[in-house]
Amino acid sequence: MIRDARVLQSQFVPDDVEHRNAEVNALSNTLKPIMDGHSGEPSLLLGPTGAGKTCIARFTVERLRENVLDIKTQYVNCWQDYTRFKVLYRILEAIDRTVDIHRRSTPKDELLDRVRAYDGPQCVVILDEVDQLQENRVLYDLYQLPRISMILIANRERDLFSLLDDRLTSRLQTCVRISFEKYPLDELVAILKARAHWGLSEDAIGTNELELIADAAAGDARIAISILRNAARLADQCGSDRISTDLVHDAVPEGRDEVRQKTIDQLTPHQRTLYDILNDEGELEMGPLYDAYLDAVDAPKTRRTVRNYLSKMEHYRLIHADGQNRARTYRPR
DNA sequence: CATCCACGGGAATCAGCGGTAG
DNA sequence: CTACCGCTGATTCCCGTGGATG
Repeated sequence: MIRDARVLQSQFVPDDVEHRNAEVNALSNTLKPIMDGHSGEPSLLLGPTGAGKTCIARFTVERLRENVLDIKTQYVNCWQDYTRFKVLYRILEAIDRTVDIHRRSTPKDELLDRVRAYDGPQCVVILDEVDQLQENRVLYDLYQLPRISMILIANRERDLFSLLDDRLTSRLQTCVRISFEKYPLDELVAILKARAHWGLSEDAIGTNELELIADAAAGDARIAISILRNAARLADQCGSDRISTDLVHDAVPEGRDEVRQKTIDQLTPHQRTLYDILNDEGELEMGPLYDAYLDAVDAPKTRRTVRNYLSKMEHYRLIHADGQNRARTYRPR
């Protein structure tokens, strides 16, 4: 039933993209100077999750590679690599300048110096989920380096700009913005059809079922593909060579929760305890939350460590924090 | 206004791991 | 094989900051 599982991964970049030509062209234009050996204009891709921002960025960069002989590219997901160190390190990876770099022994600005000193071919860096960056200074560091082109990806413009200081805001204010909307139903169906065509055996799923998936995904291609993948897996398990309507229904909840569940599963027992407390109690301040935590575990970590956990879980969008300093409260999402 | 106290950055410390000299 | 070294990620210690509280 499953012919090519890679195609059913949402991060798979297809050879051809459906319905996003305007966005591809706009992004290509910002990168055009690279063909003449200059750096591209910085661009900012905005839109809800699953609207194709990451996919289009990778696709466009990939196409650029086909046209430019010598070019370096790097994709950085700031959700995972959210410190300045990691972002710079990933860029050095792309331009082969990582030798001898160690967190302790390397002075902080050694990394930036190396990126600055780089004089090889143009390098395109995709910074996905930039609003998750903890140290936005790195954007300032990278801005207008002659051999680095940046493609920034974020959900909402104000999430991004709220983190930035004035000088960076005014600089990025002028960069090219490309907005992505949620996929309408028919486009989502077309995307699913293409994935099913390449990833599944012939006639494994009908148009009705694809529409059902697209509808449940509510414009989010990532969820849609996740549901399709789950449905295919379920069909495989029960030895069926066709994905029925019932199977789709079964696959919807899993597909929707998959991303969240994956991050919850990654939590350590202590983190999980905090997460459960918030889910049971609702909104809490640090005091009561820490008390509940003390009651719930054997060898409690310190308050400072708990703060680290909480900020990490907020980072992963598992919980929500409002207010600052003493007024801060935590609540489940 | 004085005091309180959580926040979060940074340095120090700890614990586990892999490599290696003896 | 063992002792030791260097590295890393996790945790803790320290502390300046700033809103809340009375």
